[in-house]
Amino acid sequence: APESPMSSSESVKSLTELVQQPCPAIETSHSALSIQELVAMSPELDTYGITKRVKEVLTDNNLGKSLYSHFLTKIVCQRLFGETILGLTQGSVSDLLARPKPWHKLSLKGREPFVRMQLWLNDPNNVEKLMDMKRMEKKAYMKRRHSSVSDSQSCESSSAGIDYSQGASPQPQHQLKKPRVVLAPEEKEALKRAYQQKPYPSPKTIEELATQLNLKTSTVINWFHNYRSRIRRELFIEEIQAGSQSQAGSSDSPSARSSRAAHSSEGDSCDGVDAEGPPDGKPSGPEADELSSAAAKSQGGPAEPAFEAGEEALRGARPSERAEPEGLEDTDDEGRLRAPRQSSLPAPPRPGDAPETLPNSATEGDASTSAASTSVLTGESSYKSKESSEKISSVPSTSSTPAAGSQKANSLQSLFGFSEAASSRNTRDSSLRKKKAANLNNIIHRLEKAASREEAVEWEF
DNA sequence: TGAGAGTCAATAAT
DNA sequence: ATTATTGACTCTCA
Repeated sequence: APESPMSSSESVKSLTELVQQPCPAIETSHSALSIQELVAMSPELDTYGITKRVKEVLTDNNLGKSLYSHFLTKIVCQRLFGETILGLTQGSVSDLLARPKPWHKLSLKGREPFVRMQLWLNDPNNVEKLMDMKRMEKKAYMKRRHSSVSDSQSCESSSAGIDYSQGASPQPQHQLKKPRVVLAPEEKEALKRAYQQKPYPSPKTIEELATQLNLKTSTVINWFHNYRSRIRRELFIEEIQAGSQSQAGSSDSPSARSSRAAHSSEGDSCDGVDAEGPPDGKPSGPEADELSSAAAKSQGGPAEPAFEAGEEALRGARPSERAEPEGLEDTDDEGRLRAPRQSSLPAPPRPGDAPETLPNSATEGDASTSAASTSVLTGESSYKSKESSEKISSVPSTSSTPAAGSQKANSLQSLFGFSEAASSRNTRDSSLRKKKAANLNNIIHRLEKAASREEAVEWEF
């Protein structure tokens, strides 16, 4: 059943498209392509799919749920991955993996991490490399700890009273270390309300909000910036998921719209959001208008939109003030926040876990991986074979000398060329299957050997 | 100036 | 111990 014959044609298609990619800058100089170059000529990547696969590999390592999953579990943490592979901090990586933006919405810069991820996924030794890093880190850590322990022995007693023990750096940090603002829930609520009223508040409104909430103006400004862009992203992922879902051809495809990500728990509603038109200016779109006007209307005194917005937002936030819903209108506003969520959601479209339907390269991973391990253990770059079947060669050929080009070709292929593998795979080859299985056993055997020989470090059972 | 995109980094939450 | 969240920064761009 889990066969998808069409996928092969899919990938073939993408392959051909790929091939036709014009290849901009390929100059004959030595070094490999900079990522930027790669990014520049990268075909469209499935960011969502990429993050999904990365997460898989990072956690339980999908190398076939079977056999060696025993000892290959929880290979690496995203921190390490992020820092070494992507050059990003843990938080950024977490965010990126959880809420990837669609390729076409990404800037060149923003695409970079995804290209890196794709490259990494295509790297046969990816996991091993990471584990190596981890090992090294651990070693370093141990060392450090050792030395510090011995130190602390002597310091132990001296550290009574007040100690400036680590006079090294963090002494003069009285208050220069700004204590990071944390907005109270009520404050967030208020800001969200304000946002619903007016996603792009005027300086005046911002000023007002700041004053009334007793926040710095810059905080309010930042909050709006952040909220807007985060809301936008939320929409993206919804879009993606809706897309992948509807693709299955369920009956209610047309709706798609309603699925509010909404973790009902919080007031985190991004409700007003719909009134968004990022690419095309005109924030004053119909919907935005509708929102604000509606609010205004309900209030009665629609004179000053800005002022209004602030006022209203606050009113909600002030626990003490809770004047309350005499006005049905008011209720309406409130209701908008939580009512719909509950009632209209028979089928909870959880944003988190995606019903998967990733078009290409589902199986691809395991194929390449097995090949990979082989090469690793054998010491030969076996994945050449994969490469040799290159039909894509036309891409790199563009103008470069063969030698210089080959490097680039490599990276290009690793980036773009995952389709051949796919196509060959789908050919229901039971024989191939068996071969693979045999190979796997072999690999496992060797891995175990290798593992026992080495410090048993990384194999967390 | 101000918007959006990417990130960082402190700190919350698991 | 990791991962998730989020206010603030840094860059571009217009």
